[in-house]
Amino acid sequence: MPTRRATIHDVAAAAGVSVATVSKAVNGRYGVAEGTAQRVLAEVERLGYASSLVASSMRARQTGVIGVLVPDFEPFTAEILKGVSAGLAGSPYDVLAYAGVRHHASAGWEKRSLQRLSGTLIDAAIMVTPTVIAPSAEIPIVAVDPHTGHGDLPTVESDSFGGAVEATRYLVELGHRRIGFLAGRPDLRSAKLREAGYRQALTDAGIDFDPRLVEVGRYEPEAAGDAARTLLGGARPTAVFAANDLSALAVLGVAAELGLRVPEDLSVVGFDDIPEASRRLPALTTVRQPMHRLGRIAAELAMALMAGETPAQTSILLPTRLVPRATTAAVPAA
Amino acid sequence: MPTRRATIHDVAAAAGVSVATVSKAVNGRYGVAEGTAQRVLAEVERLGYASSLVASSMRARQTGVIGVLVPDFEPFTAEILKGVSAGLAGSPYDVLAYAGVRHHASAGWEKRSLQRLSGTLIDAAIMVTPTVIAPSAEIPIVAVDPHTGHGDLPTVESDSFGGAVEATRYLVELGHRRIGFLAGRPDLRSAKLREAGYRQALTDAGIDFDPRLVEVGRYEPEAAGDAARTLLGGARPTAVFAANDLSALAVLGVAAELGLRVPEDLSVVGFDDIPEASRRLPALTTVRQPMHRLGRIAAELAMALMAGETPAQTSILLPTRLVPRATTAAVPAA
DNA sequence: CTGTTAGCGCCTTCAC
DNA sequence: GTGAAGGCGCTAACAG
Repeated sequence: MPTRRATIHDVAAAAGVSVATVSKAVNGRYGVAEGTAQRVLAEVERLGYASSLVASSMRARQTGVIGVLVPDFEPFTAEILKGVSAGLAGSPYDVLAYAGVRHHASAGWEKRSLQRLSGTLIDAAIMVTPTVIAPSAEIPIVAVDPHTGHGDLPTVESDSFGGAVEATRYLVELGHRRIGFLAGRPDLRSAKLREAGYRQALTDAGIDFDPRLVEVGRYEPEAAGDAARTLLGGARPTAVFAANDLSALAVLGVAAELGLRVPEDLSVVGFDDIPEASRRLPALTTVRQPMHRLGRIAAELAMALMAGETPAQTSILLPTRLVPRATTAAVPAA
Repeated sequence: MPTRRATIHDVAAAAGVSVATVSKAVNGRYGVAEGTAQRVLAEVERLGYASSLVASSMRARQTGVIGVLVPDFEPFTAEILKGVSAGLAGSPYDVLAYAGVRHHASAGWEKRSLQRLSGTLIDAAIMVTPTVIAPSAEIPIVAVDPHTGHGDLPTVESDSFGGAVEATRYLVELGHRRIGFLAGRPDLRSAKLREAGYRQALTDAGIDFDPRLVEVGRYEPEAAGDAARTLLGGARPTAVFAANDLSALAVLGVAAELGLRVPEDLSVVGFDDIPEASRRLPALTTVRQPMHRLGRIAAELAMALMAGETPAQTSILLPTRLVPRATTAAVPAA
């Protein structure tokens, strides 16, 4: 029992032919005698040979692998990944997801990751929440929920502005007037749009914007917790709209610390609808972002691009939907 | 603006040195003059160069990348992936997840995937729900929830037997006597253990095992639906324990088709606690498998193995826990 | 300290 | 129909 993995040489030696012949037989190229091919394939089976993705990608133009580049595997990206996988079902493509954890703190992780894999390991790339993008002409690239204005890149994202308007309006309809906002990272597109939607809904309702009701949580659990403490510390709002679910969960944590009952004393709305939002008790009211569809459509877009098509729609905006659950209620009687 | 990605040659030419020097400078090897290194690094920055993972992995022994091989990206594997990512946080390892979608129907997908990546693209592999395993001596391998008896492979899995006993006993305590079982794939270890747990709990309760109350759903939504139809068609049970959540969701779908109310007419319990289980209404009562921890511990085990340690514990069994939700109730008065 | 040499495993010409 | 040779981008030895 060989402990080393079989290479094309092993197969060639076992079948008594040259490596070139093995390569042709395996890839079904023209110019190999029927009998020879049979013999080679039998050895391939026996030795458990499969061409090294690494080696073949250095020579071959195509690998049949689509890359999904993410900053990290967390709830949001995991949902996208499931969608991509579903979109590729039945296609001849494998999926390779790469999280450049080592550098994802530094800006430009996506450029590094892309550069590392792009040497033809993958035939196309789907980048999730990229911040800066150098459109490489090498392979098709699709951006999902880009953090900056999507340059010329085909993009799939959901309606942050509309979702934020809907969430805020819902709180207004519940009678809330003092509605806090826990903002995301000021440099991110989605964060800015959600804040804009919040302000728009306030304006629509004739409520003056109060800067003291806005704190920045940067989409990070810890920073969000600090921001929430500030927000809930003084003359606190009766409701908080958080720019994403992770931040909303932080708000709930702080509320518990402070002995505030949710939703009796405080209503909370998030954004994304990550699995953790519905799993906890009370379940989080949030704006559902169709993460699964985001991934699926990105996969379809990538396949179209690879096929050389030029889709009319290369900038796709998917609708969001408010999912009322248990963390929101009418404003307590004053 | 160069449209082609920069290679080490481009950097070398730009900096006026040889490719070897660039390689050394980039990798911080000993033996490069300070000034030269500075100049090279400046060019690296300017050209946006990053070494090709593909090319370097062909020469170098280590890549700093841990591979997670999954049959597909679905709820279970996505949770594992999040756990692995968490376990690797702060470590110097990147994560590469690979779904051999093209062949995951065929047995031995894991062998193929491993063979393809193992040419040193990854320093260690975590295989999720592998069926057959050829222990390669090349890199450390950890199995998560293996489908067959774990050979000599380091393994992390959860207590299928105990969880099944607990789930069934819970139904018994609710007064159910006619408890159906929707089985998984007969060839899989976890499936067998769950069935064994079901039967054990029946025996403990002094309830005779009735083969007519058992159908095989193979863990596939469609097959599970058919099995559920059979199960609920004739003299139906008052409760069904499904071998995993996907199957349980199929049971709920069929129950709805048949106009059965859950939990009033029928109680349903699943296994896994995938996000979809708690997201739906009524929320599914299920046995929670600590998927996140499964992944995290697998990552830690892999790192220990890579460090050359030989962990005392290489076969780890994590406890499961029943999560009562809204799909179970006391047996309806007859 | 720096450049040259020799492959890693595979696929693609191009002779034979 | 088959094999030998070259090279993808990179790094580890060894020379200079």
